[in-house]
Amino acid sequence: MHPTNINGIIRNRMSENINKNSSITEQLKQATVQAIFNLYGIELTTNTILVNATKPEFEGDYTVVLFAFVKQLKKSPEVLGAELGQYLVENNATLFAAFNVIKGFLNLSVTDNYWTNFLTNNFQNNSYGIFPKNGEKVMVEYSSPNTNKPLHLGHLRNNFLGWSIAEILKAKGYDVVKTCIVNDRGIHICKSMIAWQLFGNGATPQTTNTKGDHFVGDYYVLYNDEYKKQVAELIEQGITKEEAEKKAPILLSAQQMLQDWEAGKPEVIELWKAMNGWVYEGFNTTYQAIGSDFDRTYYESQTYLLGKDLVEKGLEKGVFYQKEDSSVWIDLTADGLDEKIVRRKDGTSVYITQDIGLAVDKYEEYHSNKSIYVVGDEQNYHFKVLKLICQKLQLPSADGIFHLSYGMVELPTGKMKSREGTVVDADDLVSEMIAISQQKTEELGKVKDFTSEELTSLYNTIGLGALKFFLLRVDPKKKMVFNPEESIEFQGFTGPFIQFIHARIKSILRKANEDDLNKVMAFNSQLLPLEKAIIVELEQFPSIISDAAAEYDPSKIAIYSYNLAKTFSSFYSDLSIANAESEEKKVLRLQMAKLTAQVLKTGMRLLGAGVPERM
RNA sequence: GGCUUUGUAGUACAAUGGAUAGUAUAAGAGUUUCCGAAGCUCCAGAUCCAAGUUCGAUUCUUGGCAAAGCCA
Repeated sequence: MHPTNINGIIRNRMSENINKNSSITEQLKQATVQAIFNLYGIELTTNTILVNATKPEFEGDYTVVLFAFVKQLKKSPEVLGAELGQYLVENNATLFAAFNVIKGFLNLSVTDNYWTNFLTNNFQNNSYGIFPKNGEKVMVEYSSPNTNKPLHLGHLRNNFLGWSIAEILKAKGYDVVKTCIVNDRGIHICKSMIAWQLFGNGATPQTTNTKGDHFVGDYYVLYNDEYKKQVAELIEQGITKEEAEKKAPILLSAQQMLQDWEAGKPEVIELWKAMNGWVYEGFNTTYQAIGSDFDRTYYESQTYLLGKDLVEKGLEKGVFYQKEDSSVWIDLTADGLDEKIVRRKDGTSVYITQDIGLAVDKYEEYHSNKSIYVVGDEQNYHFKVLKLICQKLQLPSADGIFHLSYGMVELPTGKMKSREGTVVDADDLVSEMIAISQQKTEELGKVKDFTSEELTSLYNTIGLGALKFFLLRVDPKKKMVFNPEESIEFQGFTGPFIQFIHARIKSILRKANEDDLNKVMAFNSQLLPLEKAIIVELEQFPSIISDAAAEYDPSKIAIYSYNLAKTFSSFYSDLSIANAESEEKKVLRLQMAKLTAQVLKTGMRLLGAGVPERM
């Protein structure tokens, strides 16, 4: 072995490895790997290098944490830091200006030149942060409503999450197919149908001037009222509670109706179609208002028989087994789960079976290797089982199944309960948010010259922006508390704050001279801390999108956007743009403002929110 | 009963195993001759408890306690 030769070859290969297009932290990692190899002959990979933003109390921009490899290199952190810092600064003069070592931390200062070059190269790029197509396809299933109830606060979190994660994945370069599965059949809708037959007197959403989904939901409520009444009556007649709950006449009628539906009885099917039609009309109105859309909608009435042949296949393969009563099961105890039924003894299939069938159908239609299901965390177990069964059946789509599980939205008083009337209706909430944004806007009186169309659109943008931001700023996995009073605050960590900063920047840019903005200029004077802070933050945007896409977490975008807006706000109140101390600074700050506005716009768009030019 | 998830200021949220745990709100004090005050500046306050792994733990492991969900 001739180390010099090998080193020589590898050194060349590694020098080429520093990619000028990647983020500054990535370049720093690559440079560190290269430095360690050239100094000590040890080859590391970039993901073993830990790079953090330098804490404000220390000199520098980025910090390499040295503790991780002091053992391997047999050097003290101080010596290692000094040697490494020296090497990095000497060999990457365009990147690093200076370094210092404190304890096990190597702090590096990036050259002002790097930052100003970055700004010049990107400030006119309207798609800054958006990645090129990567050729991969991913499906996102979200919303998935039941047709017996209007949408509520929990659905809003689902819809905003699903829409946002789809947009974030698009930004990361994926080809995204948004789908929705509508639960349009089953006992729940039969309950609404029965109640309508009993109490409706032929009423329709039109005759009662009610939104279709609310109209049908009202009959579901009526059903439950009547059911409770009947149960109470039966108990009074001396029947046990348990028995009464099974024998209530209205329940029996609903069950009969479900059977008639399955048998295809024409008048039942007709009623079913009519009531679902009303619901869809209502849903479409809501979807349009909140900006949800789907490339493909599946209906459970068309998918609930799917998967039956898969049960047979599973039995042949020995993945499933049959019990004496002829029901079919899968034993997942070896995987730490239970035994799970996949076909009842009467031959009807269960939820999980249809889901497997639908997964196969979707794969055959779209050939997407990744399929994301945006569904509440109460179904964690269900999706664990679904994925496992698909894997055991060796379905091609199995490994790509990902359950994007989100926590419940609670009120400060606890869970929403329909019985106690504490369910927050989606339509009510949306219109309330819009009404409040109108009121606040009018109080401030800055857009008195707007036409009524412009005003309507502005109130929508602000109201929905506030709502979406509020629901998306929290890590999806966690349950969250929705405080009606706080969520309508437009100050602090909110969507309207970001919209306000955007509008402000636009106002500055409108007043500025276009030529100043686009002036080609060498920036020679030193960057002030506030100037640098913004450019550093702007540079991170693509990495943030990557993170958010990798973790399916829109809150990363929300938090980043807010921080950027806040940094700009501080900067702006301290340093003048129009009356900057020099021509050079004026151009620089205009470009900073331009790119900040662009990034805020893109960031908010990825959350499904708009940013107004004025507000 | 079994399994899963979550416990961070009064409240709501942050923190790939890294430096003195960030931010917003609510309370207090400032700040409009000047690019938009839905702003900015200052001031305080927290990791459920106990062990373990580690140079280093909010983060990982185990055991409690508490809350939520799923299964029977």
